[in-house]
Amino acid sequence: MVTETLRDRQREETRRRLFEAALEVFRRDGFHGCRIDDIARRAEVSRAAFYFHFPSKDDVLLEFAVRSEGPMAQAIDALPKGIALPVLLREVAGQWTRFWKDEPKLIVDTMAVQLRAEASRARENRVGLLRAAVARRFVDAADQLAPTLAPEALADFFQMTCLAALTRWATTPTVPLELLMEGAVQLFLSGAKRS
Amino acid sequence: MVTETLRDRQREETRRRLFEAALEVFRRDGFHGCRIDDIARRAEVSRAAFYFHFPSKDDVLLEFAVRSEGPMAQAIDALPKGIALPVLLREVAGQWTRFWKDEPKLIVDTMAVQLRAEASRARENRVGLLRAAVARRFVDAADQLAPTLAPEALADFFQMTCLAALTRWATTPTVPLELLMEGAVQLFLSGAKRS
DNA sequence: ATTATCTATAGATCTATAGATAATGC
DNA sequence: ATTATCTATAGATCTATAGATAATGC
Repeated sequence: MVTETLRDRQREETRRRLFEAALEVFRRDGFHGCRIDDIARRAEVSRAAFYFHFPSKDDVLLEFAVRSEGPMAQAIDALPKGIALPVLLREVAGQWTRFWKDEPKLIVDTMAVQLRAEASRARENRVGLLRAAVARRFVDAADQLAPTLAPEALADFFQMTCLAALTRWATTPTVPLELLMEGAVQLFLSGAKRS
Repeated sequence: MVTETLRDRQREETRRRLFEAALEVFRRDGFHGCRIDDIARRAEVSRAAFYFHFPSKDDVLLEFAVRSEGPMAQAIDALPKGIALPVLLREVAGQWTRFWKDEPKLIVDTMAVQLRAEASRARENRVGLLRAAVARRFVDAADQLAPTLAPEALADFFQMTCLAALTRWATTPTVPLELLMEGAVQLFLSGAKRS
């Protein structure tokens, strides 16, 4: 039986306050512009308390990314087996869209941190939740995919195209995110060549 | 007439030494692990001299990226007008491959820095050299492209797919970079759907 | 004499850690 | 009494700047 003590609740409460204070400061001052001190002050704890809960500023963004990945990966895992490729792609693109359309300010920095995190995971043969979930699906749908590259590689290619849509929208939002994402799906399904 | 004084040559020499010392230290200790002091010591100047020449560690990697972009953008600009789409794509992919196949260690950190740089350029309506060159070519080849998205958006999508190939190769080099890049070209030309 | 480059150094910010406090489990 | 959480603080590293040195241009 897991009994949650008062101490546990206090720790989690402080951690949550720090996490949310950090995101608020990132949104306001930008990720690189802000100081740990601003975050700690806003959460009404000492600067050292921040370091008790997070190794660094980067890790806050990384946790933000990981939290976004959980529900996305779950939704993708929950899809019926043997699903058609277009449906799979639209679901993945839709998940990206739903999560990030309300956080344009944090997209680029989070993606930069995640790019590095995924690289250092790879060094120890580990993979992020979402990347793994999408890769599994692509392996599952291998019979619908061109055999030139491994399904896992194609999964990465598709995810990076979604990321292209996201960053383009975040920096120059001339076209709605939904349209860019549909473009990514189309490109993946039939290429970008005029037929 | 531009006369290069002794002072100019000395400054450029110090800057060059710092630049190369920085890259050596990045390769050896990793970009995030190393200290400015290590770089300055290796270049045999004071730490402050580093800051005289570069605003920060990030800017060294950014300059590395910018230097790589110059020749790549030039090569792409030099292609004959009205070139066929497959040739254009292979040339872009080939440029990425040629430059980065000798620098696997710096790929991910450089791309992370460049992602952020491109985002902050966009905020003032500017664009990086390579991104601009590729976008121009795509606009030029608009009649060969699907009309769903703007050619500039498709250019970004293609570049990000190249980046996916690069980072995948840099972290888990099971497949040669050339093959991954050819996969990126194929995907862009005809999609990833089994035909 | 003026200016550009670089050094020495002060001040800011980050990170590690010794110790205080209060919750926990015996 | 022991342990977990947090604070106060020391030490490391970064960043800004005053001043030294040597090249430049008059």
